[in-house]
Amino acid sequence: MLSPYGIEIVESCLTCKLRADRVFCDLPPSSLQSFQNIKYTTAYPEGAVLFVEGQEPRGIFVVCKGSVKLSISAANGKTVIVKIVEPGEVLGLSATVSGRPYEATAETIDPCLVNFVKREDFLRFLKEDVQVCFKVAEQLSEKYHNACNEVRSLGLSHSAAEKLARLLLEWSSKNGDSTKPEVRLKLKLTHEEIAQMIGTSRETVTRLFADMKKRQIVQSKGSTLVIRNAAALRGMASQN
Amino acid sequence: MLSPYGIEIVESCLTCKLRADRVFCDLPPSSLQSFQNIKYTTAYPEGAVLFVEGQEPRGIFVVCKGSVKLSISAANGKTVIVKIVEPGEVLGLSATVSGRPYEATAETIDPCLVNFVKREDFLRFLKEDVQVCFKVAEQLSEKYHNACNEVRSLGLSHSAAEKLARLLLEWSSKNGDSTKPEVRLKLKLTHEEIAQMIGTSRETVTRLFADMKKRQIVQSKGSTLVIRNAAALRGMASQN
DNA sequence: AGCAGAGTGTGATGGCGGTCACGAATCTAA
DNA sequence: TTAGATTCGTGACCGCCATCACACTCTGCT
Repeated sequence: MLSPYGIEIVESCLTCKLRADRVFCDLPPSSLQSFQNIKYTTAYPEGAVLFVEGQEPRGIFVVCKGSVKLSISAANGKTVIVKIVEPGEVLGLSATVSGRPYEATAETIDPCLVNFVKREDFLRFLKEDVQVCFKVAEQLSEKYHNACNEVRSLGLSHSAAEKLARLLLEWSSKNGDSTKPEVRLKLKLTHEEIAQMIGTSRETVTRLFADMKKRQIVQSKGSTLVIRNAAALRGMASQN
Repeated sequence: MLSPYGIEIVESCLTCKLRADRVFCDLPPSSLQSFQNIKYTTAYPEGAVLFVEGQEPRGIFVVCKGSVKLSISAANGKTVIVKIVEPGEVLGLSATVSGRPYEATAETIDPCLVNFVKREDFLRFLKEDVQVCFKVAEQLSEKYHNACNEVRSLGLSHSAAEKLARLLLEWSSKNGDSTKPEVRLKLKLTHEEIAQMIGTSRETVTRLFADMKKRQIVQSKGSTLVIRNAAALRGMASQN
């Protein structure tokens, strides 16, 4: 079955091939069945907004496929991208648990498959099962951890170059091919968005990339970025 | 009974007069009794380090009395103060739940009374009681919320002035005397530490204070700061 | 093909704030 | 009281990067 946006819809969490080690998906069958009963599966196109910073929490969103941009913005229009959420992660968890407004805005950056659970259903689900509740606590810890990294990156660095280097290293470590000396990255974000991730301006990002190309540290073909000299990047990232 | 550092030790959580609405203390008597059995109460002097960023998680610390400085630091020696923790809050929760190293360093800034619970005991305690587990999830949400605010403050502002104004407003709103036009604050932190909270240099903080005094926005007597013109502060904080 | 519209490259300019350097003031300990 | 250590106040300098302005390149679209 094909959804409107060319994604294959997964009917049941119990038989889902995507599961693997996704944090929220490896529950015992009985819990998974309860989850199955309260979730709504939806497909979204690129650019869809799941929720907006400041909204009352409607519930949680589990990303099954695709990636979602989480951003925080200020009165003056400036925006910080907090995280790019990958499949298996949960969105709106903290807001849903605590009842506070959503902390950030979630927008899909490619076609996505998402499971939604209404707040009341989710809270009931939590309180019925310690195991689930503990999983949630773990996920929240994870989120806190990420936020701390964000604080570190924003607060402890100086040159924008440093932050960009760090970001590239993070991305390349996620793409796991540490066997090869050269890592290839598909850049899904524009310079503008990268700038928002590291708290600088678009022009600076462009200039930094130009500089790195000149110094043979990276190299780009279309939207693919090749890291030729990871050591140099680490040098830029670590200090000064 | 007096502890080494002049703090009255509270023997039992069940009869503790400090409890009130402290998040972690208002459990049903049965849970509180279990907690009572696994906690160790300790008094610390000013400047004691409860744990250090990067350490394996030994367990959680509940602050009963006094305040604790939570900071994150970088290789280059720079430090960001993430939060000043007040009584009733829990430290090391995220690390203890997830098993990751502590995110930050915790250091007392005055004599403190602290309950410690070993990781294994705490995890058992959690898994025995959904209610407790849910409370922990709430606390973690709270922490995540704070971290997000930190990100907002570090990432979305430009002038250091803006950040300082925001910090002062936050402090004055915590000191609650919103009835009076003038708010008095006891500054427990040095300029250096304030600088670390807003991600700037000590000299800048000093200069900003000097400027604010000149403009009649604040006024200081010893370690007491009087806010004479909160409106102007809000103006500085909001935009620009 | 050809035209938006988004995204990218690059120069010029100016200001914020980091850093250094030192002296004044306040606190702490014998 | 005096010595020493923190903390605070302030000037001088200068580098990073935000901002503005505009040209160029690459999409997709009809």
